[in-house]
Amino acid sequence: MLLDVQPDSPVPIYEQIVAQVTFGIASGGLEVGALIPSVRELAQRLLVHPNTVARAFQELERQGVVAARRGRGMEVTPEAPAACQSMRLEIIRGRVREALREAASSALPPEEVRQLVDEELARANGVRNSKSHVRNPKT
Amino acid sequence: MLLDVQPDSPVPIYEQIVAQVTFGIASGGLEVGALIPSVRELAQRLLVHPNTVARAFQELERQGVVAARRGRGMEVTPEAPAACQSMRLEIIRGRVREALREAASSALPPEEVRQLVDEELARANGVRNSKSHVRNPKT
Amino acid sequence: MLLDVQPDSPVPIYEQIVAQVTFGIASGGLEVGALIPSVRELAQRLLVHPNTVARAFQELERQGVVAARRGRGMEVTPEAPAACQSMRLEIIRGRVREALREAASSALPPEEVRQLVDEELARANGVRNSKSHVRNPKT
Amino acid sequence: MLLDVQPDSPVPIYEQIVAQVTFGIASGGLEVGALIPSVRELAQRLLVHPNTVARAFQELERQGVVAARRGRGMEVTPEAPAACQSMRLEIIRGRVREALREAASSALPPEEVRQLVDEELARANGVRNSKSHVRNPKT
DNA sequence: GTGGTCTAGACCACG
DNA sequence: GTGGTCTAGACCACC
Repeated sequence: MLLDVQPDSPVPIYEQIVAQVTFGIASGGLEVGALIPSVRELAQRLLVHPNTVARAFQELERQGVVAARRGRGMEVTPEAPAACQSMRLEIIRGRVREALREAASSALPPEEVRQLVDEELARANGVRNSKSHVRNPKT
Repeated sequence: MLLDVQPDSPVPIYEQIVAQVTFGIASGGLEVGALIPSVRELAQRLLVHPNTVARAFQELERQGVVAARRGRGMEVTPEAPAACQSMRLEIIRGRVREALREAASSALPPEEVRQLVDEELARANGVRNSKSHVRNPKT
Repeated sequence: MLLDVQPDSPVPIYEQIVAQVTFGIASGGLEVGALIPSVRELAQRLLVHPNTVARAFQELERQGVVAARRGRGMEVTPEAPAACQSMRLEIIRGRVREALREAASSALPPEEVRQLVDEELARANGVRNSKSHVRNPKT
Repeated sequence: MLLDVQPDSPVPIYEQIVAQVTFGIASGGLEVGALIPSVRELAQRLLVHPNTVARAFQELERQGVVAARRGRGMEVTPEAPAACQSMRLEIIRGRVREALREAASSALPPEEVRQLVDEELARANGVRNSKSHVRNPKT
């Protein structure tokens, strides 16, 4: 987890970090009571400034999914997994909806949208599973 | 066309306008030689600052899909439709791919991603066509 | 309003700014729809770094009492006055309670606490009204 | 004595401990020549890190109200009671003044400040004495 | 002009 | 070691 941030995305890096940590908790990679990686460690790993990570952590703390343990680090709260799972769904649903809303406004025929989405879905699974039945491996 | 800009999207408004005009040309809503709406008219319609529209037009002119006709306005160029159709595909593909990339990084099971995408796809079509075969009309 | 921040207080400066703006809205000094002073202006007036003011504004926006108007500034929302008035009460109540909790834990006789509070209350009013019936003008 | 530290107060814990010990000496709970609790005992009782207690003791020693007695512990000095009594007054006066200063800057009408202070004063006495003449037991 | 984000690096409180 | 706050100054998007 937490391997990639896209520095040139319009989505702010600190929001990407919030999402990644949320995903990590939702998927069980980060368990209740466990300390999440420290600000400095994560900053080094993601090649961003510690302040940016700290800002993400503050947001996570505000949401109540992690809590600062003074001098030790940030701990996953008991309420976090449930909250993060629903947040994960809503984050992804929001992104997908946004993309499809734009597709709809483009007057591209629904069948073509559908085909394009299927291609990308297969591509994503192909990338994830390293399988080879990707329908449209180009681009 | 050109009915919606999302002021709170992380995507800059001027890019949204560029995309909307591109879509309008791609779909045939704006024909070759037609004058596109003036900066101030469009600004008024979209409730954005004229400078923002002007910047979008500047970008469109740079891409060669519209050209200034002195004293008359901005005109769709002959090369525009073909260019816009492929741009439309690539814009939408890019957005969809980006959304699915995030879904993949979330460790949400592929089946759930698939289901969520299907729901949103149905929703988008439902919204567009005002039909009622949306699977999950809530949320 | 907004004249003083105490840089050496244990209360962070950005929280002091949040409180000051909240007070300004609660007292009617900042009306609904009005633009609050800009980040840069306030930073200059308070002799703090613009980032610190920006952080306070972000917090205020998160609380929903101001909203960013792109390119123009931050505007007081319609819900703000009611919210700020109750927040003002709670902020002050919290501070007073905290001080009195410490007084109670000190085993100082209640009558002496009462007297001390009365002195300071008179002093505060004296300072505010520039009247002269302050009971204990020294210290 | 020494029963409460507020870990989430903006006031550092070690300062709270200094104040608590000062109060203990001022109130006679800790007599001249008495050994104050050891660092590790106090740390355990207050659920804070021993280093934090040690730092508080260091500060108390610097102020001359306790002195290390080799092999035995920290002892209350003869000068301590008088000093602590005046420090106690000044600590509390400072806290109260600070709270009322903020109240004044909030433009909350003085009558309301007065009422709020009275409520909290009654509440504090009620809590301390477990009596029931608290005017506003809620909140 | 506005706010938003980011990097950079300082200092502090706490464990 | 940890997180929290602050200053400093850059760049960006938008009006």
